[in-house]
Amino acid sequence: MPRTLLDRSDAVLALAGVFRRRGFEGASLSVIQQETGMGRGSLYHFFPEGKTDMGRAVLAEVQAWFEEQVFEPLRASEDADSAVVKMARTVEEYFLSRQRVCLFAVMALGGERETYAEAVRIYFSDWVGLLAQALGRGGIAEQDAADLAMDAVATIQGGLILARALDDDAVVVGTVARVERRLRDALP
Amino acid sequence: MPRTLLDRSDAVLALAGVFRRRGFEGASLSVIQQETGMGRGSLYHFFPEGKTDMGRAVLAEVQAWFEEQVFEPLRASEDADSAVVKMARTVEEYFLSRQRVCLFAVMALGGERETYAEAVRIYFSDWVGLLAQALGRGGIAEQDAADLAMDAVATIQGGLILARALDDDAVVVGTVARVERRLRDALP
DNA sequence: TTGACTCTGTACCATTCGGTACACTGCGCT
DNA sequence: AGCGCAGTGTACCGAATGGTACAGAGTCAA
Repeated sequence: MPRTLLDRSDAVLALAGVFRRRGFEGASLSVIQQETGMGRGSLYHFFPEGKTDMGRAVLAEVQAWFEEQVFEPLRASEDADSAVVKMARTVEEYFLSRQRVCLFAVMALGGERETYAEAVRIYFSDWVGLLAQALGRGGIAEQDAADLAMDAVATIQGGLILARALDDDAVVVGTVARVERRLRDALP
Repeated sequence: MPRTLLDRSDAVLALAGVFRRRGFEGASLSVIQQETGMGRGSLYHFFPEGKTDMGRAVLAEVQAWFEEQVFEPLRASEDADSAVVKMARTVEEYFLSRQRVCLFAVMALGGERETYAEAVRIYFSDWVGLLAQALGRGGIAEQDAADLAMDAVATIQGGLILARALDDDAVVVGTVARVERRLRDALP
């Protein structure tokens, strides 16, 4: 009876919300139907391989967002200091508006880890690698830049866990602010 | 026919292993039976409320371990510097020998979050709070100590996620070492 | 107007889920 | 010897799982 209420990219966004709220395994098909308002028909129309496909699509969407909003600016940065500032602002806003959940972390800790292992690996190594390169271009020695970048990403991810555990947005804000300061202080 | 192969605390340890390997929701009762070698009878004998009980018991075991090996030493510490060193060593060894997984983080990100929210909150706020107090006693101003402690725990947790994502124990070792250095450098 | 195509809801499938019931085993106690 | 009870395996339960089949509904081009 109804027609095209959602296109595939709307569906992906809605799914991301469900996965953030309930975790990947906690999001059963009936929960997904209920919370997205989509029936099984639509779901399997857009994601023919079912839940696995939905997971892939959601991770790809997040990866694409980071590629555009975080990774590319990092890649293109001339000035490491302002690149760090921009990354901090972007990332903070992203996670605050997404229930303080990184879906790659969810997948990394969940039961379907192996299915998405490659995507997870790429996301994190891109992030760490590109941040390290930006810091290196800013005049930090290669090994130091790599260490700093790894710690920065780790602290942000851990900050998200703590924010969730303590149910407090301020943990995200504080953590990101201190990561930003730590990186800028290291810059010559 | 057989008798008492495992007592309850062996069962808890075995369950913790399964949950680390497959996540909480990924560990179905049949997987649990298979991987622990215990039948449903034994499982429900030790954990009358079923899976929820198993989750509670496993978290309580981890909490008790940290209480004894990490929190109490932090509480009793006279010398902040050596307290930091000890914490780093203990925590590194713990997570390296446990598939680099913090079960509290798993529960914090999983679908059963609400069931264990209180235990998760207590674990993380204990850890951060006691570390902050130890740093404070070491001569760091209260707010700085709180920030440092929060970042330290966050970085370790994030380091675990990265170690898992990149499938590399060295990430744990490196992250913990740098957290240790960061804390010691802040001490007067 | 017709037909092809995209999207959707519903009914259904086999399998697995978490959980229960219960009979049995063997130890420790008296 | 006999009882009680902690621990165990097995068969079973209804409900929920992920997935399929399929017939409609609406849109568009010809």
